[in-house]
Amino acid sequence: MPELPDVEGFRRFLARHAEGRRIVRVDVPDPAIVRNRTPQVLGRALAGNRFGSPHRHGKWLFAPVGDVELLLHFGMTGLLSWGEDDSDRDRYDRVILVCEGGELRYNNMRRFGGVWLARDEQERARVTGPLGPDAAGISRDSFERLLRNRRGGVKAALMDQRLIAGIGNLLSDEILWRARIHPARPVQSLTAVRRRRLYEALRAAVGESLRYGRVPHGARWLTRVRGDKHPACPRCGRPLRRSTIAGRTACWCPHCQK
DNA sequence: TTGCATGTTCCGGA
DNA sequence: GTCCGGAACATGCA
Repeated sequence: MPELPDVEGFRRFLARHAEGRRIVRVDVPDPAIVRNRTPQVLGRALAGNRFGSPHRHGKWLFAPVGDVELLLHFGMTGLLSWGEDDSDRDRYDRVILVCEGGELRYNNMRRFGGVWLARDEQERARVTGPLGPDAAGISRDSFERLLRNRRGGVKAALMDQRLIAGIGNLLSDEILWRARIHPARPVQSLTAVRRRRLYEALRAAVGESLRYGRVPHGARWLTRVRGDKHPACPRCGRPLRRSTIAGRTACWCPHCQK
């Protein structure tokens, strides 16, 4: 589930439920999911302090608590949930931040991703590694600048978090379908007109997804049909193709995307 | 039983 | 150094 729009949804969720609340204690049913501290150290660092205002960069969620920060990455199956008490916990709740009046749960079936603690911005940067500008706010100029020196295929470029942060497999296919660009096309083969179209498609797809807090399944979205047995292009009705590009299963329309 | 899944990282080879 | 493919990680589902 989690690409940029999903993580933005989690950010809003955390803000709505937990911001301003004091953490009482931290339960860690799956100690290995806490990546850079022991559960005991994490608990001591958080307990007694209040959640601040959460922020997001790409697929990372940062939740300040007192004078430290909780870093959350959701991998492929992560999510947040909230409960009034511990009665309806899920077997995949890996870290539970028990607050006054309820508990915030980090749930992750497949255990990619995880939870980190950072004492300052340097530590945060060490954990996340280099990240490009967030896809939701990238300017036309910086987009052009980033593509200028980029080699390799365009889908790989869109998904590279060091180049642009937040775009994953589904969104990259959605953006390329909108821009009518083949996912394997080399970045350097894109004309100025196509680069502009790509930028507009990125802003539109990311912007619209953000409003929903997920990649929508609307009528004019590839996401709605890409899981079908014989998916058809929502634009021209011809059969879509699937194959591995940049290490992931790409879905595109051979008629629309050149 | 096998293959595949919205993510990241590491390794080897071109 | 760059880029790509493949494997690994962990788990469930069709």
